[in-house]
Amino acid sequence: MTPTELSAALVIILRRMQDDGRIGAGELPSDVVVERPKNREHGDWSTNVAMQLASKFETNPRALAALLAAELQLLDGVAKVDIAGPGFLNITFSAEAAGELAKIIVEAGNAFGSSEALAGLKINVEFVSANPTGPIHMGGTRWAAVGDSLSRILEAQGAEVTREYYFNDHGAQIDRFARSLLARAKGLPAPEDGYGGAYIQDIADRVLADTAEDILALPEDEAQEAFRAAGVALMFEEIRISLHDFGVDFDVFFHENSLYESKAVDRAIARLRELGHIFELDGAVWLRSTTFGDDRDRVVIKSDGEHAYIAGDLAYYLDKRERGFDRCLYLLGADHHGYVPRMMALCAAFGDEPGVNLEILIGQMVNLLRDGEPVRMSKRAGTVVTMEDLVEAVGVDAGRYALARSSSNSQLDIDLEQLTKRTNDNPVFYVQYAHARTKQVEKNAASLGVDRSEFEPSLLVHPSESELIAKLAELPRIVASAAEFREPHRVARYVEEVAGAYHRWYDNCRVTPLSGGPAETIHRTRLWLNNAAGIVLKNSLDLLGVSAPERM
RNA sequence: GCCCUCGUAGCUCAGUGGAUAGAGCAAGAGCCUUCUAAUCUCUUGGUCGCUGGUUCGAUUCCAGCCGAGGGCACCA
Repeated sequence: MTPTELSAALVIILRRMQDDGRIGAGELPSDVVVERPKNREHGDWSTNVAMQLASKFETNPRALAALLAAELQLLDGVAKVDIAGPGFLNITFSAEAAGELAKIIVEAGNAFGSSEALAGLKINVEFVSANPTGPIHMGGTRWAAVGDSLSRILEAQGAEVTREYYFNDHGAQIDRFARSLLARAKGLPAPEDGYGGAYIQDIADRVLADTAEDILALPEDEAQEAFRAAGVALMFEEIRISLHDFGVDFDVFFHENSLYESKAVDRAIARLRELGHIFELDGAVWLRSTTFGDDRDRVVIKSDGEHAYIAGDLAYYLDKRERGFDRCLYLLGADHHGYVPRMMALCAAFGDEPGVNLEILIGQMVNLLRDGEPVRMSKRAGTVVTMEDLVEAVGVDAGRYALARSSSNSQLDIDLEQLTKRTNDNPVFYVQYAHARTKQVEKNAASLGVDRSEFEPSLLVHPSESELIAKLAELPRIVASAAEFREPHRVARYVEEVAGAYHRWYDNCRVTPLSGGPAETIHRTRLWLNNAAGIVLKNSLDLLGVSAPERM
């Protein structure tokens, strides 16, 4: 019996009670929340369903709870059902029923925690999407960690996920980048509106070295074009490698320029014109986004004939939908939140449902600290701290974990000093250590002849044992909610709790017999639980893109 | 002025209407002849920014205010 099964059983009981008239008609919830109560005296699992549904069925919570309790008593594995307070149902499993979970997990292996809840859904997750004008800064790095983890979580729910990077290789920013490269190659200072930072010199030098002809001898505009093409390609490659080294591999790098080359932009505008959402004013072409809640209409083609940035967005969104994505997730930094209304408006203008077909997540800023002081200097970029700086300072695992363990709605302060410590104030080591312990125990067990030839879950009665089992049981629910709310940090918080429960269990319950004693049923049974914990830790860390070492 | 996010322990942060608000760190005290002491045990620590509202019940939902950060282009 797992909490998931208990939840399903409650729904069935409610439906049956409705069928034979013990409660009135009315819509039943598809899912009943079953929680682990904070207070151990409140049983193994608890639900507030009676309080939530009582008024709907014109009864009082305790009376409904009593009806449910009588039915729950009859379930296999339920040892005790209490009604507490205003109408909580507190359910206690028998040790045997609870312990069965260890075997379920071991047999499920890396599939434990996954489901097919989102099967058949095609989801496009677009993140990072930093301009190829410099290294990836911390905002992009946060989304690299969180976006990749979110993608893994959605995949674990059965969705077909495409990780996509929108590569902005068109427009004025790129021109500035090209002018900066050219200026630096000539030994001139960076243009007023250009890019500084040592990496500009690196790229400029490499462009010169990689090109056979003498670019600097070309006319100004041709030279700039040569630097643009070669510089963007080099920067692109560098970004791709940084991301790969960070454990993030994109399925699609989508080049903005391709939308113009393929005339997709013109087609998207034509489509909106057919739908009646385009008008002309003052020589410019506008999208009437105010129809869909934007606070002002938006210029799509400027009066000088150039496309505004949103023209690319229109075509890009349409392209995603035409590629068959049911959901298009955009993961943007806080400095882009002002785009949300116009993006939602363009979604609606195409006849789609904002917030469903197009969904935008906003990530707040990340501040790096060292000894409480903000870190501002970066060797290469000069003014911003980059993904590579973070990796160099703390490594990939600690970096990804720190970025993924808190809500992206909150600004985040990361202390580099803390992350480099190999102690408990660095949560990623706490969790990885727990996993390494499960592996070490497994190895010791094998050498002492403890195997999984027996499984007697009724022996798993120590309090730390039932705590651990209950915690392991929550993984499927945690993954489902992390996917539903697009919040990978739920997995990180959860895995820390699992690690804590495992360490406490390890401290109390031995898998291998003391000093050469005989291996008994209890030891063999505990080996199942040990391995189950290892699987849950591993599966959770996988979802975060953090390694699960076998020894540390 | 308008918009978005945030405000919870000394610090970094969990907690999407429930029971006595949690974790780690920091501070203090313990446990290594026994599977990894990067572990574990115990102690200290709170006006959940403020004021109202909604209800059986609000840290959670709503409104206003205060504070922090970020945005408000025919820039990209």
